[in-house]
Amino acid sequence: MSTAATPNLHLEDQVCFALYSAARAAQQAYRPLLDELGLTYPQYLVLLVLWEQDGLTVTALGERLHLDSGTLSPLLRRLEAHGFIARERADVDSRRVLVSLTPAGDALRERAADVQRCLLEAVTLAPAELLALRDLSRRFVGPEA
Amino acid sequence: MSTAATPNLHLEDQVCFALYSAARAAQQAYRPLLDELGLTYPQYLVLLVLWEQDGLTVTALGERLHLDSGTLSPLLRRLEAHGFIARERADVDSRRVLVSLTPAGDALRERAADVQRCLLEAVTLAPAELLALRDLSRRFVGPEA
DNA sequence: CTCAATTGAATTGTGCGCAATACTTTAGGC
DNA sequence: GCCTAAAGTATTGCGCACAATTCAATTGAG
Repeated sequence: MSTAATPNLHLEDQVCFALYSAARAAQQAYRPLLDELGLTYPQYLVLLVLWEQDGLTVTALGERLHLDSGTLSPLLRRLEAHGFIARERADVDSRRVLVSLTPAGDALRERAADVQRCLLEAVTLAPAELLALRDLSRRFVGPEA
Repeated sequence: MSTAATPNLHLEDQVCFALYSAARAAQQAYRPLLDELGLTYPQYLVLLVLWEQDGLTVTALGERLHLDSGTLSPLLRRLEAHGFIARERADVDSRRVLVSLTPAGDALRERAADVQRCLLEAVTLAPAELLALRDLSRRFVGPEA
């Protein structure tokens, strides 16, 4: 279809379009499940991090998710308004904002396990293919990320 | 780390987070290149489709890109404001809006080939891995897509 | 100690993505 | 022809992403 000298510009051949479509398809698969928890997908990702390690700063959350404060500040404000997290300035350095789970936020953890199960059932790829997709995607992000 | 009965909730193990991160990394790789053309990545995708087949309706564009009119209408308005496309109601059915390239939009096609070349150089994955990533992503989107 | 530089978070502005709604045009049933 | 239903697009509202800016708190050089 094309040579190295003339890269093809067909939509269907584009790796990045496939990634772009797959990422949105993933969010759409999550949406009905997360709706029941009152969460969006990025909010769910924040909780995934906090369930692993509570009490992180906004910057630390951003490093894990590759998001900056411009995205996280309003997102965390909504999570707080929904009662899932609390934010407080650190004593030692009042520039830092420590994000911690409320009991309600911690309680979501069990229900989130069901979300994972439902999603795995909906996916048509074989387990080994999912692992391959995950690892290729991670390496696409960068050698170190 | 986990069994089938208790799916793990670690961020780093999530396929969808890897996709989400990779898709955003792809857009960030495109951004500096597309900035020079005055395009965003979704706008670039629309032009990719039009370079293949000009004069499509909004719905036809949406089917190719998996986007609805809520996303495309303002995006096309901006592409039109920038002089890259024109929109006109179809004669046979004035509900349909035909989107067509202007000379300026058509001229971008050559410069876009350079964008592809720069991106391929920046990517660290081997060609075969890129194909694998593309095909797994497409199959993740759905058996039908 | 003082002041400039740096850090951490929030804010502002633009552009998606998507659900829900509205509006116009066309097609059908009669 | 008339009236209802359907199709095609646009609009509204909300929540990300991200660049750029702002602001307060801390650090460090002197």
